[in-house]
Amino acid sequence: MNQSSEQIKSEIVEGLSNIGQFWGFPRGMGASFAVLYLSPGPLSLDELVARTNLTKGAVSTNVRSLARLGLVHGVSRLGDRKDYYQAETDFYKAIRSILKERKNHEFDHAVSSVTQALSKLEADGRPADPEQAFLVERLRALQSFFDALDSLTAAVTRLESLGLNTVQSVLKILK
Amino acid sequence: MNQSSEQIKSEIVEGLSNIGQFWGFPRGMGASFAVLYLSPGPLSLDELVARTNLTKGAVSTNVRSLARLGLVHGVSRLGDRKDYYQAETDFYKAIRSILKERKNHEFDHAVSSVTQALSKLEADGRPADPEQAFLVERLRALQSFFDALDSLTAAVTRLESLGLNTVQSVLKILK
DNA sequence: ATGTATGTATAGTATGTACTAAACGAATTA
DNA sequence: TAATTCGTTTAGTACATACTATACATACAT
Repeated sequence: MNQSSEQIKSEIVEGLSNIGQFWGFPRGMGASFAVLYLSPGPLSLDELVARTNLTKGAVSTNVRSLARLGLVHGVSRLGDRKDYYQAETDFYKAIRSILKERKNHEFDHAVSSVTQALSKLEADGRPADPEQAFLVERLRALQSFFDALDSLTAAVTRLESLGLNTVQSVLKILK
Repeated sequence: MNQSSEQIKSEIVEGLSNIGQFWGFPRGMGASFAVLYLSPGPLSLDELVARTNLTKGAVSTNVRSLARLGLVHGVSRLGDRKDYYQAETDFYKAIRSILKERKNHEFDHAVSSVTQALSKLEADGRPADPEQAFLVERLRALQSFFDALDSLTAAVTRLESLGLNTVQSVLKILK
């Protein structure tokens, strides 16, 4: 592998790290994924350590996070104690699993707090207080927005194949 | 405004702050937006300070960031030096402007670095090196993924109305 | 012009977090 | 059992950043 290829690789690694960081993932996680993605075969933890310039501990946690997100998969070789990892190459699949993983945190909590607030406010019939009526109105709008987002992500994660076809037909709708 | 309404409001404020933080925005930014969103009329900076328990400087910068993103709008009242702010209530519009704002950063940089890398690699005809051929293949896949994302966000931001209708027709495609 | 009200910019602080270094555990081999 | 290899865990560190406190700038008022 000549030098310019190595240069190119590190540029890509850096770029993906930045994107990852931008979307709230640790830099090292992006770097680990990028290295795996640009590698023809699975890599061991030590190989990742060598190519990312991170310590073993860092790579270990990063790679496990990636696996939890479905962005990398562990492969085991018979007669070899080492764990090997390879990148998921289907980005749409990866996006789906990230969505699935991310949805169940702050978002759901906020959704339920809005729902609870609404049912509490609507419990005492028609509110005489106009400001309270306003609050109900805003909360309803918030709720329907959350609902839309929810069914959107649900639909996406439910799809078994989110390939170019689906993406392109969506694009057609969006003119 | 009775006590339970105030309680409800602060819960929502906290919830939206958390969501905001989760997506990479400062907590105070989420809080400022939430306070504005739950207020019937525009609020001055000092009113925001009072209701967010932040300092004037923090609210000032947060609110300006929100305005830059299109999530709040400043309104000026004649004969009043104060600046007033109100929340954008069309969330889809807000998402569009966030997308538009966010796109032009790390993402575009990574895209162009991939493009440059590819043209550099493809410059010298068919590569004899099989590993280099593999690299080209992976970079091409990356590029087409970026392209899809790019046209998707472009389509979304180009839409003047991203209402329930559009969302629902998209949902229909996604079965 | 002097003082007051309002928003912004700057310096310092605090907090969260991703990383390093090193100890630990578990599994394999000698 | 001891030694080695591999992955994980933990304590500490470095760094980014969002905030506070305060000084500053500008516009209006008296």
